[in-house]
Amino acid sequence: MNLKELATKLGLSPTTVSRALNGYPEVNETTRERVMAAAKRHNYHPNTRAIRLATGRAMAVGHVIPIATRHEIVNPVFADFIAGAGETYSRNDYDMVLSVVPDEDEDATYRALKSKGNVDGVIVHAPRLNDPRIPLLREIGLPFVVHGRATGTLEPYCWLDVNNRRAFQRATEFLLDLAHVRIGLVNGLEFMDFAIRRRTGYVDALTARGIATDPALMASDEMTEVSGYRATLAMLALANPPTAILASSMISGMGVRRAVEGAGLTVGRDVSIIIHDDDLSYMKNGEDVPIFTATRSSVREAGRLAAEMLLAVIANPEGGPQQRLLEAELIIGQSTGPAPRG
Amino acid sequence: MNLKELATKLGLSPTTVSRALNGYPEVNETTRERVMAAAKRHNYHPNTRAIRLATGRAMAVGHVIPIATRHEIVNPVFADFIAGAGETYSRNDYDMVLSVVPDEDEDATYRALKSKGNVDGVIVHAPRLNDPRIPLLREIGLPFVVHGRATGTLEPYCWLDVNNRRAFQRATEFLLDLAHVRIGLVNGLEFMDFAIRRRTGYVDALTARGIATDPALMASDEMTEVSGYRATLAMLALANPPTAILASSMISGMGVRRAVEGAGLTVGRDVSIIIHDDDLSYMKNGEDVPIFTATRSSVREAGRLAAEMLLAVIANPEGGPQQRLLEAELIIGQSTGPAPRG
DNA sequence: GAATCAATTCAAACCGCTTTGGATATCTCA
DNA sequence: TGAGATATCCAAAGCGGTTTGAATTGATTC
Repeated sequence: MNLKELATKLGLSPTTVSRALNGYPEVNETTRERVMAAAKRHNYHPNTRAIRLATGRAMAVGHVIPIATRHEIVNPVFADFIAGAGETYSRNDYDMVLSVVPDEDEDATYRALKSKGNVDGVIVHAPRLNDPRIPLLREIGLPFVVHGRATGTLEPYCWLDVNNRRAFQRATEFLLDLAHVRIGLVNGLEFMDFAIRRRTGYVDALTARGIATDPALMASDEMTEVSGYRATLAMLALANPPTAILASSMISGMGVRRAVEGAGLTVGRDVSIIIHDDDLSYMKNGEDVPIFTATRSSVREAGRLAAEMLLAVIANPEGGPQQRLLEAELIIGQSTGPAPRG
Repeated sequence: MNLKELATKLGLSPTTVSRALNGYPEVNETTRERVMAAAKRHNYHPNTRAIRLATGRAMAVGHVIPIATRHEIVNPVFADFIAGAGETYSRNDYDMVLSVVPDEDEDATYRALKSKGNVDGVIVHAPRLNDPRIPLLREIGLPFVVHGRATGTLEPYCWLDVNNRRAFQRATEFLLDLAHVRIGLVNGLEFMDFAIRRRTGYVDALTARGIATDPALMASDEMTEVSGYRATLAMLALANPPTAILASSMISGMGVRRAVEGAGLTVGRDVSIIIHDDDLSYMKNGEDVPIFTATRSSVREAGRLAAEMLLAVIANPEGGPQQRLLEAELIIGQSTGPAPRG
């Protein structure tokens, strides 16, 4: 059942039927009702492919996911972000198209997405220092919103980010207030922008209290359980081990905990742990009482909001770049306590 | 730059240019080369929207992800499957479209996907007992491949699954061989097909050795860290606690481990643990030496293969339903050992 | 040399919708 | 009463490709 058939059945022209269904004013209300009823009765759904060609809009948003070299992005955080963004798209009748491509094809993928007209815009994931995707997308004229920011990029662009610096600064201050002095940082890869900012927050807080940073207490690696485990093992083996550790994610935090407990120490008493909690839907930080003290910010909500921002930009490309900084909340769980007396 | 412009520039008809680019035989090789060169030079990419309308194919595959009520699916395993499937799509110039919709809209989403022509086929995720999506998709005539199987569904359909029953049967036998008798099962939700099969494998292995199953040793819940933790706590509190536990995933296995260690017991000595390892790219079960003894099967590879199967079905819908059963390997890690002497 | 055939190329229809530019009928108000 | 509005509807021209059916050319066959 297509438009022409429906029109014939109604004794109307395709023009009128199309207008009736799309809510244009130049159609008699009686006629419109008749058309609507017939459309429902015959289960008519306009063909998306035809609409797209006719309107010149893709009604779709792209997410490009590089693989192979750096698989950081295929992670649980990403999944939740996607789910959040997807909710927004569904509500607005947009499609979400995911492109999983080898690292080296990333540029070509963006260009193809634009020139073949598959999408109206894209979300940029996991921005790095001086991320090359931002100038690229600007150059080819594909609307985009960055989830995060790219330190080093000067020209303005659309982004939505969590205040990672401030979150880790507050977490560090919280530990300092509990009299911790030796505080370790188990960070993500520090070419990722969020990791850079978290480190800055951590360093700033220490410096403000006149505490020198110690390279031996600052690890940086992918946010896996194993790497959290190993980084912690190394720190605990120091002559002057930390009494508190900041971990970049729930998962690496679990590795930190395993190392602490494996060393015969007790979390929250011998060693305090604070994690960043993305509030993942399948990996809650406890239920009523949080397991970990954490800086929390829902990445799913971030996905929803970033998608909304992108749709707004697509609808009004001349509106100037939007920006939005979300604050993380500091929630107190069972993994922190006063520093043990030396 | 579109086809017509390119044709004009070449002094050819759109017909010939189209054919030259698409490799049709009825075009002079000299001409073809001229066209190819010009296309490259002018950076011509045919408009996807036009191709889709003209050919009547969507060149896209759908993945419908229900949310809200049951968020089991927004999980790390899903992310890796998607990544694998996405690789296949990219290689074949197909788009992957994800629809994140409220549970109650799932049916409507499939129908709309079909009647609006957004996709050529779909992958069905996380099948349940008597999954209603299978008859629905058959009814509306949308090609599909199920990742997993649906116990209770009689008519044949396309699926790709891991031999979950056999995997858990082997894992249980392995523990029995180590003289364990009290073996706990921390399973996923048992309306999910894979969980049903795993349980069957576990029960079969016990029964074959004449060991009665004990409901107190069989837990079923979402596969989160917390639920693995709690289920284990409960089992360890029994008068006759298990000396070994089978966990349905890496994540719940981490909860199991936390409970075991929290009880002052040693993994691999006091309590053995076997998990199912989906070989997630960001959550490796150790590096050289596996942390957990595990039944392993790469879900990412499953994604690749399921996508290939679906593309084959789309290309040849009359080919009859394909099926494929992957075997999991049993890999020995550091979390198992002989049963402690009672 | 006419008929046949293969190799190339093209004009035009088509995919299913949107949208422009009338056309027609009905009103409105001087 | 008649010109200008207004309301309603439609024919036709896109959108940018693919594909059918036919035309043209040159070579081959008899």
